Formats: sequence, C-alpha cells, structure tokens
Amino acid sequence: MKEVPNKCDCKECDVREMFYEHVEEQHIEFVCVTKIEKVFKKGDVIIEAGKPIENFIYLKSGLVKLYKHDENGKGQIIMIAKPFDFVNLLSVFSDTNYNYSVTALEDSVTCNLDLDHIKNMIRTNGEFALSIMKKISKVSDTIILESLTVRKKNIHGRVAYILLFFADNIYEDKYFELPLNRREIAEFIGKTTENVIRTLSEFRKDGIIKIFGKFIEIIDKEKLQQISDFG
Amino acid sequence: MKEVPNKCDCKECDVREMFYEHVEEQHIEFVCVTKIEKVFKKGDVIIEAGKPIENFIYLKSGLVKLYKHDENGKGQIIMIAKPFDFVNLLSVFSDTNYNYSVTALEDSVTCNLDLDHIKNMIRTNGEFALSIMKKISKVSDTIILESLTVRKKNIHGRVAYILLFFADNIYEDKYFELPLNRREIAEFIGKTTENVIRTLSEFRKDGIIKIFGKFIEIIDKEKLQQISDFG
DNA sequence: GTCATTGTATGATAAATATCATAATTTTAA
DNA sequence: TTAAAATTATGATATTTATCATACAATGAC
Repeated sequence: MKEVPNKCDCKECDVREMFYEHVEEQHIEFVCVTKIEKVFKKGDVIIEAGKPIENFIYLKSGLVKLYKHDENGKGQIIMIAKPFDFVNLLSVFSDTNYNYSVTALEDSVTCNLDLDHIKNMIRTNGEFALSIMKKISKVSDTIILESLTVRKKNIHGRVAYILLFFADNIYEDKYFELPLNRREIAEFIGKTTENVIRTLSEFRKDGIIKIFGKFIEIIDKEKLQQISDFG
Repeated sequence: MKEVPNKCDCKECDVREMFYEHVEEQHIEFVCVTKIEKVFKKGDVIIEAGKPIENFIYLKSGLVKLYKHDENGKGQIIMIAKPFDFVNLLSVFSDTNYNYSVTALEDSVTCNLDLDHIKNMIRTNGEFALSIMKKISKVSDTIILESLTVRKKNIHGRVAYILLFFADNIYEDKYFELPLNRREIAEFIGKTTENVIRTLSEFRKDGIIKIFGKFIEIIDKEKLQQISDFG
C-alpha cells in the first residue's frame, strides 16, 4: 500500500454526487485537504479485524472483499465491494474496532476520510446525515436480504447465483475473470471448495459455461438464471 | 390491534434514554403528542411486507419476529426483536416499502412515530442523527454477524444456539416458554421442522434439556454451550 | 363434545453435501 | 530453472440433512 499525494480533486470525484450534494463548499474543501488516498495491490490487506476504526473509507477503484476468519482459520466472505461502495460500512458508527477484515481482490484505490470529521459533518449538516444514513441503510439491507436469498438455495443455485452476480453486478459481461479462487467462492456461498469445483465442472459439462482457469464465459445465461432462481 | 389514548408520558419512556438525550424539549413534546401507541395480541400482524413505510416504530413491550415469505409460502425469520429494539430498522431510511413482515410473538405494544418528523429531527439535530445512526448500525451489524455465526453451525449447533439465545438474551432464565413453534425455529435457523424436533428430542434424551410442550428447561447449560460453540 | 386442523414426534429412506484420497496443473519462492 | 506449495479437479465414501410416511397430541371451529 502507498499513499498518493493529495491532488485535491474532490470536485471531480464520483462519490461527491452520492452524498456531498448537501455539504457546503468550505466543508468539501476541508475534506478534500484532509482526505488520504491509498493504493493497494491485489491481495493487500486494507483493513485488519481488531484494529480501531479511525477512518471512513470508500472504494474509488478496484474490488475488495469483506470477510471474517473464525478460530480455525476458516474464512467467511460477507460481501464484495465495488467502486463507490463504502468499504467499512459495518460497525463504522456503532463500534470502535473492526470485527471483519478487508482485502483487495484487484488493484484498488481507497479514499480515507477522518471519521471524526465525518461525524462532525453529520452533527452539523442534517441533509448530509440523512443521505449517508440512506446509503448505509441500503447496503446493510442488501447484505441481509441477499444472505436470506442465498440461504434458500442448494449448491447449484448458489454457484449459479454467484456467477450471475459477477457477470451482472460487477463486470457487466458474460466473459470475466473470477476475482475469487474456488475456496473463496466457497467461503462466500457457505459450501465446501470441492463442491464448488464440482458444480462448476457440471455447468461446464452441461454447456452452461466455459472455464479457462479463472476466466469464465457464460454460454447459456437463461439456464444459469433458472438454476439460480429455482436451485 | 387497537390504538391507545395518548398519555403523553414520553418522559418516562425508556426509549427516551436511548436517543432522545440530544433532542430539545419542544421536539420531544411534539413527538409525544403525535406518537401513536398500538397494542397487538399474540399472532397479530404488525407490519405487512409491501406496505409503505410511514412510521418509525419501536417495541415498547412484548416480542416480535421479522420475517420474509418466499414465493412458495416458506418463511424465513430474520430476527427476533425485544422491547426497545427498533421494529422497522431495515429499509426505514433507504426504501419506501417494507420488504419483510413483522408479527407479534407475544402481546406487544409498539410506539409509532411519524417517519417524516423523525427525518426532520435528523435534519435539524446532528447529535440525534448520530445516535440514531449508531443504534441502526448496531442492529444491522448484529444481524449480519450472527447470521455468519449461525451459518457455520450444523443443526445441533444451531438448535443449541437458539435455545441459549432465548435463555440468555430474551428471558434470562433457564426455564422459559418458547415463543416460536418448531416450524418457526426451523425458519429462524434455516433447517427443516422435522430435524429441529428430532434435535430437541435428542437433547432431551441426553439430559441436556427438559421439554414440556413449548416450555423448555435447560438442565446442562455448559453442555448446551459446547454444542453451540463447536457444533 | 366432535371433528378438522395444526403441531409434535419418530422411523425409514433418499438426496445433498462433506470428507478423505489422490493426481494433475498452476503459481510461488528459492 | 527447479522444487515446493497452492489450486484445481475428480472419485469414493461417509455423514448430514431433507423428504416422505405415519401416528398421536393439542387446539380451534362448530
């Protein structure tokens, strides 16, 4: 990870649209000056569980995973965050230390804002408070409701779901490179690595997808959708 | 359900402590006057999925379940809310309609505040905004992290977990009446009704619990905790 | 009270998934 | 470049869980 010289280009930053609408110029200026951009290589740890929460972090580019490790070292992926998602959504206003970790799945850039300053902005600017609440509420909701959706599915349904998630939500392409290895997919959907691999092989044998190592091409998207919906 | 004459006793209400600390007297007065208390009998529907979100609701007394019904009519319980929990936490600031339902598990009283007014309070009072955010953030966190905890467990672990949840979190007693029937327990932990029943029977045969219909007595709590932790 | 319905209970069996074993392939590190 | 480690892959088997069947108890409607 390395810090990038502050270019103070907040006005062009996409995140601005999301919640800076209601913030006065002088505050944006301050955020702009105090913000820190950090560049991470694929595989770098962005947040380590247990560390104190001191920043408000959003993802400017790249892709990251939020996950927990249990005592036995087995991981569980909570969500995948893409650009302009908040990376430290959970706990940021309700806890002092992280209870999950974040790692870069692709080369990523985060924008780190001082949490105390954000809190002050919330205190002094109600519209800002409301819009940030809306955003946070939305992401938590999504995590909760999608975990219920996935919970109902068998392994075929879950693997199909995850493939469509990457194709539709992340890459918007039928052909993409999986940012997770098979073990991580298993940690995401709550099944074993072997069965994830087996299921992918079956999809391949059935002509639903093509597999080139980490690259996936979805051949029969309709079928995959059916498996996801009814599996 | 019936509405209760407004007694304007907000000053004594426990919820006040939680987040009214920062609200000026005149606002509390207004909330007090405009709030509506509703009384529900066990089994009454408090919130129906699909209906518009118009109130900010918290539970004054009783016990409720938040749940979703899928297309096939199968239910999934998201969480159990106890007094002074927000009942419509999810989505309240990020959506216009409920995407889950709420039903009373015991006779319950809710306090309903006008959502627009709450939003105005957030706009005009930053401290209030921050404390309500903290509360909301906390509950979402808990749901997400506990669902990960449960996901790891086998059926023995999950049933043990749920029994301890009621004993420790809800009733604070080794002897309690289950507020859920066996099917609902299954919907909570994501397993089938038969296997929940079977597991309870096994716990009974092993002398870990006693079962008197809906009443449960935990005999060997240490053992139950072990099963929950390692199962 | 009686009957229908729902809930609890248990067994037998089927299906899904995990575990264990092994090997080929790919990636990483020396 | 080569050896070691990790990842992908597949088969065999064990375990877990779901499904189906049946019975009895409890509850509610009439």
